[in-house]
This record gives sequence, structure tokens and C-alpha cells, in this order.
Amino acid sequence: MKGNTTKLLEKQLDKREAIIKAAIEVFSYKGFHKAKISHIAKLADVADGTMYLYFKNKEHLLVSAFDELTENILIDMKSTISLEKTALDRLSKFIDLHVDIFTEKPEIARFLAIELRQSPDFYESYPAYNPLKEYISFIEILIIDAIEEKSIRAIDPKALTLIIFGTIDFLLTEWSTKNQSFLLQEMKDKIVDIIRWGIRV
Amino acid sequence: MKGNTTKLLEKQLDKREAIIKAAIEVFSYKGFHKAKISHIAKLADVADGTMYLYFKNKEHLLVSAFDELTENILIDMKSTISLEKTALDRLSKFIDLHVDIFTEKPEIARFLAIELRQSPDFYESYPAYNPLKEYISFIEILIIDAIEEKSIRAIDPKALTLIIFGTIDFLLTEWSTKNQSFLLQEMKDKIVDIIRWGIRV
Amino acid sequence: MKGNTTKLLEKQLDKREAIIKAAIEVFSYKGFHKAKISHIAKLADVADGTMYLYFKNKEHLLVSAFDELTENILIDMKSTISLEKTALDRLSKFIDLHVDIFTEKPEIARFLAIELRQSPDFYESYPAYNPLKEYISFIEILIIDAIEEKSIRAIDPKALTLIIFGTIDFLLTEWSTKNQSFLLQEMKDKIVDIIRWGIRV
Amino acid sequence: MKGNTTKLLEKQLDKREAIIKAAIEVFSYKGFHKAKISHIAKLADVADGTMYLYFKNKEHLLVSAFDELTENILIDMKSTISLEKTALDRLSKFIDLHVDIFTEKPEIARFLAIELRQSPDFYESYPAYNPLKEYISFIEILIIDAIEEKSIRAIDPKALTLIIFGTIDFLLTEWSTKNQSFLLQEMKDKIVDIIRWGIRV
DNA sequence: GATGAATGAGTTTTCATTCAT
DNA sequence: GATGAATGAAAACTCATTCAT
Repeated sequence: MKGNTTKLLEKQLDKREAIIKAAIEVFSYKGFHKAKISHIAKLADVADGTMYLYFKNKEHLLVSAFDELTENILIDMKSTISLEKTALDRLSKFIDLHVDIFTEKPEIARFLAIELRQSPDFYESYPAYNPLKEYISFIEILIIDAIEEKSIRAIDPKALTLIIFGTIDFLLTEWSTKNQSFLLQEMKDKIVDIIRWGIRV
Repeated sequence: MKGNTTKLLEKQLDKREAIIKAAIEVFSYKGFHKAKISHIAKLADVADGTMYLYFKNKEHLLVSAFDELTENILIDMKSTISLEKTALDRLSKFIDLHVDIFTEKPEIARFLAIELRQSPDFYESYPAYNPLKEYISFIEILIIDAIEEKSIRAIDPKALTLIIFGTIDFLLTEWSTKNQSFLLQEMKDKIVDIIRWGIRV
Repeated sequence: MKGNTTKLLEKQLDKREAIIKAAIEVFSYKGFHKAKISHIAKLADVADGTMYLYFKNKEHLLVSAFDELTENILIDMKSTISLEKTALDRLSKFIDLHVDIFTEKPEIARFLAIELRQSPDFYESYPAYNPLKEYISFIEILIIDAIEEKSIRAIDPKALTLIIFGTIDFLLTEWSTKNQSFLLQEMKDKIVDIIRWGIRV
Repeated sequence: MKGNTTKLLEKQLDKREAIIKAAIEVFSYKGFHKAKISHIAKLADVADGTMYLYFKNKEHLLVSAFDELTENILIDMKSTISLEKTALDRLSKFIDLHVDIFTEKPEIARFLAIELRQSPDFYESYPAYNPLKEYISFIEILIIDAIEEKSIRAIDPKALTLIIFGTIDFLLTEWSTKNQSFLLQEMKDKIVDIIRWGIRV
């Protein structure tokens, strides 16, 4: 009996996952408004109506997809990063991973880049929608650690967080929307070098 | 007779301008897809049908609004910046102006932030749509000049451009969506300091 | 110019009227929930979208149709009835007219009979929906007058109103839903006789 | 073994009964089209699919609910009424009981009022649907008896039936939708008095 | 050129019904 | 028999665009 229930639950989880995966795929390519529920349903291999057994409506699907995606990425990142010895290495590794993940799965980069910027209108109807909060907090903690261990000077953690996240986000947006017109890894290294040493002669 | 024609032309220009202004207002608040033509028309005080005498369709209106906006901003900036003596001062001034403009007119900041992130789908139907090209080229030129005058070291201009634009864009987004929870000017100064001197002890 | 405006307005009024007429036709035959907007639109010879220029939504269309219908009927009735000399004659005439109207236009009888009885649910979302109020008040006034002129004894006007309206309404419902299995005029006369003289030997 | 079967059968009967009870509850509040099968199923504490083991579809459920309801009411009424000596007393008692039942269980009054008025469309797909036939026949028989026993004059039984049923139905509708703004018993007595003695001075 | 009423294609969402377990 | 997850047809409603005036 229990095995049965477990199997059922697993099946449902699989279906939920399939829908989320399809949603990310379609949202990232079409954007929220041009994405059709029927298209996502077809990709996930379920009926249109089934979508509504798992998600209240289209907007909830977006929010859920976003939440689950960032949460999963963050969990993976944290476990990989914890292997590094110094805080500076961990910060460095974080940036590498961030770029790696989005290089390997550009649709996720697009999804984050495009859907992240919702209209004020959207934020008004979903006040709880703060998709990057955890992600950004995590960067800030890495920076604070690095300052404490004295690998970097005592700059404002928030300021550096804005630089790191803002730059990488824009880097990935440009890279993915401009058809990869430059070498991502190379550009990343150059950026890290500038942030590390500054621009002064 | 000629005066009449001029007046008419002026009236038309006024109308075009009014539509663009209204479009920026509405697009910036609602985003492209949720913005209604009829809403923009009402704000611009013209009939819905009139919109189509000036712009082929909704997407063209977006592109035109974007182009005109960045062009105007850029013209203003260039004339102000040219007063500065060194290339580094000009770069510095540029960042200040960028922040100033978007502090004064947050709807423009929102407009850029939102419309910048169009879906690949959108870029496919509007291959010519390259919204920030000129703006970014301008930053790049300022950087190249600064390198040439040796105020900054010989870093990759594209890399620094990504840092500068990406960071300020994210700074402004955070500032405006998080209800100005931090002091913009202060944060900007801290960021500039980090970019200038790096993070190393 | 004014003639033009008038013509335009007339055209719109015609359209509005056509929609209401079609709505009554379809609602009365199908009932509110099975009636399709597209069906009503086709009957009224307008596009589906046009419906929404004149009525906010399907429920508002129902309410508007109902209001306009009862109002028009009442205006006609009042003018005809006023020709009668005594209050009792007017009350008598009212019953005749009521039956006549619905005999001539059975779809209106059906519409009133069917749509009158909405679910509590419906009344909750449309608290102002009290379609028969005026109609029933009018009957009550006729009765009060008849009592004053002493053509009928001093019964409770509300009680008689309930008898008259309830009976005729049910009579028409039975007649229209049971495929006119009895002679309406004849039955009406019998009913009036009973109300007049009572059932006692 | 037999006891087991009986218990099982009882369980089934219970289930059927529970569904019908829930159906009346929901249909009476929501009306046929807005009532959801899943809602009725939840109230009856059975699975959605189970509904279809007992009733062919939603419309059959309505018809069955109606039939069983009127049948049960009628059986109760008949047994109570049979205690009365004269036909006129029985008719009188019938009216009292009718009002009593629907005062005690207003959801039944609503159910009758709403479902009685189905669209011609509905009657076409369910030609056998004649919800009040038995109920009305019963009134008619009581009237015929009263005429035969000469307690009332020789009026058309059908006409008086329409008056009695129509008036009481409307009385109850007004009373329940207008939030009991008048005293039901008192009004009923006034109505009976008018029907008995007529309105003439 | 300007208007704005009319259009109708396109999409989300609901819910009665089915059927594998 | 009982379940309830899955289905997919059906319909209200929106809004960019057109075109007669």
C-alpha cells in the first residue's frame, strides 16, 4: 500500500517537474506573455487542463518555476563551493559556477535575464515575488567572509554584490541575446581581473 | 501658406512626440505586452487610429520610443560631458549623469530595464533592434580614450563597459524596485571606488 | 455636424437594441448559462467583440435586457391602462394585458419566467438585481386604488399582489413550458373569476 | 454472508442518499449550471468518479434528486393529510404543510423554485422531465374531492391548482429572497382568506 | 489627416466525464 | 465497487488593427 502511494506520489512529482522544465524552456524563449499554456503542456506531454492541477494559473507557474530553479541552483552551488578553503576562493568559485551553469544551459540564463525584469505592475500583484533575494544574500555572505579573512579590503559588501551580480547578469544577457558574439569565459576572466585589481594604472 | 504648412508640420511633430512620451510612460509601467494601445492613445490625447498614422504597429512604436529616448539622452550627455578636460573625468561624469537622469526620471530607468530584456523571439522578429548599441559604444569610446590618455590601465574596454553598465543598471533597478531602501549617491560612490581601486587589500 | 452625430448615435442605439433583442431571444430559449455570447452576437448581426462595447459582460447583458424589457412593458401598460375609468377596471385590464403580451411574445414570457429565478448565488453578486420590483409595486398601487374606490373589499394589498402575480406567472410558465396544452385566455378568465368570487359555494 | 450483502447494499443506499442530499443542497444554492459535481461529491463524502456509478450524468442527478425529493415530501404529506375528515380540511392542511415544509427547509423551496424553471432547451433533452406533475396532480385531486363534497363551488380544478401552487410558490420565493421581510404565516392566512371569499365587497 | 466603432483571431481557464489502478 | 488524476472540449473575453466617415 505504502509502495503504491509512493509510486503515485513519484509519478506526480515527475509530472510537476516535467511541467516546470517545459515552462522554463518556453518562458525563456518566448517570454511570459507570448508563451502559451498549450505549448508548455505539449512539451511536458500533459493535457492543458493538467497544468491547472499543479499550478493555479499561468503566473503561479512562472513564480513556481523561478523559485524552484533558483533554489536548486543555489543548493548545488553551496555544496560545490563549500569544498573551497578560503572565502576568496569560494567567491571566485561562485562566479565561475554562475557563468558555467548559464553557459551550459542558456535557456536558464535567458529565463532569469528576461523574466527577472518584470513590470512594476507585476511586482504589485505579487508582492512576495523576490526571486533573487536568496541568491544575492548568498553573494553578500561570501563577501563578508572574504573581508573577515582579510583576502579583500573592507569595502561595502552590498556595493560589491551589486557589481558582481549586475555585471554577470548583464554579461550573460548580452552573450545570450547577441548570439554569443564574444567568448564568455575569456570575458569573465577579464571582468574578474578588473574587479580584483581595479582600473588604475 | 508656408507658415500654415509649418504649423501643421509642427502639430504633427507634437503629436508624434506626445505619443512617444506616452508610450514610454506606459511601457515602462506595464511592460510591452500589458501596455494597451488605447491607454497610450488616451495619455497622448489622440484617437486609437491615429497611432497607426505615425507608427506601423505596436512593436514599431516600442522600437521608435526606445531609439528616440536613448538618442536624446545621449545627445544631452555628450554635450555636457564634452566640457570635461580628461577622458577619465568624462567617464566619471558619464556615470554621474547616468545615475542622475534615472533618478530624476525613474520611468525611463524602468523602461530601459524592462525593454532591454526582450525574448529571443522578439529579437528574431526585429533583427535591427539593438537598443543600447549606441549608448554602450559611447561608454566604450570613453574607456578607450581614458586608456589612451593613460588615466587607467590597458584593460579590455568591452569588459569594463559590461561592468559599468551592468552594475549601474542593476543598482538602479534595485533602488527603484526595493523602494529606495539605500542611498543611491552613496552607493554609487562606493561602487566607483571599488571599480577604481579593486578589492584587493 | 449635429445631424451626423445624431445619425451616429442612432446607429449605436439601433445596435444596442438589436443586441438586447437577440439576448432576450437566446436567453429565453437557452437559459443564461447555456446561452453563448457568440450566438447572441450572430443573431444581432454584430461581432463577438462588439458585445463588449455595449455591455460589460454576459451578466450585465442579462440584467440590462431584463431592466429594459420590464421598463418598456410597464410604460406601455401604464398608458393603455390609464384609459380605464375605475380602479377595478384598471386592475382587470392589467391582468389582460399581462397575459396578452406574453401570449403574443412567448419568448418574453419564457425569459421572465426562467431568468427571474436566479440562484441565491446570483442575487449575492447582483444585490441591485430586483427585476420585478417596479412591476409588483404597480400591481399593489392598482389594488390600493380599487380598495379605496370600494370596488373590492379591504384585503391586504400585498396578499392580493402575491396571488395575482404568482398565479399569472405560474400560469404562463406552465403554458409556455408545457407546449400550450390548455387555452390560455380561457384559463385566465377562470382564474379571475375565482379570485373575484372566491371558492365558497 | 447474507448479512454482509445487506450491509453492503445498505452502504450503497446510504451513499446514493448522501449524494442526493448533497445535490439538493448544492443545486438549490448554486443552480444547476453553477453547481460543480466535485462540490457535490465532496459534500457527500465520495469521490468524483463515484457519482457516475450512481447517476449517468449531471442532468440525471438533477432529475433523480427532484423526483426523490417530491416523492418523499408527497408521501409524508399524504399520510398526514389523510387524518383530516373533510376534503376541504385536507386541502387546507395541504397548504399549511406546504408552507411549513419550505419554511423549515428553505433550500428545498429554493431548489423547487429554481429547477422548476428550466429552459425549453432542457425540457427538449429531457422530455420525461415533468418535475411537479405528481405534486400538482395531488392538489388537483384534493380540489376535485372538495368540489364533490360540495365544500367549494364547481370551479375548474386546474384553475384553482394554478392559483394555489403559483401563489404559494411566489410567496415562498419572495419570503426567502427578500430576507423574510414579512410574516409568512400571517400572509398565508390572508391569502387563504382571499382565495376562500374572493375580493368582492 | 483624424477619428473611434467595429472586428475577430487568439488564449486562458473550467469542469463534466473517463478509466487505470 | 471506489478512487481521483487526467483529459480536452468549450466559451468568455481582450485588444491590436482596420476603415468608413
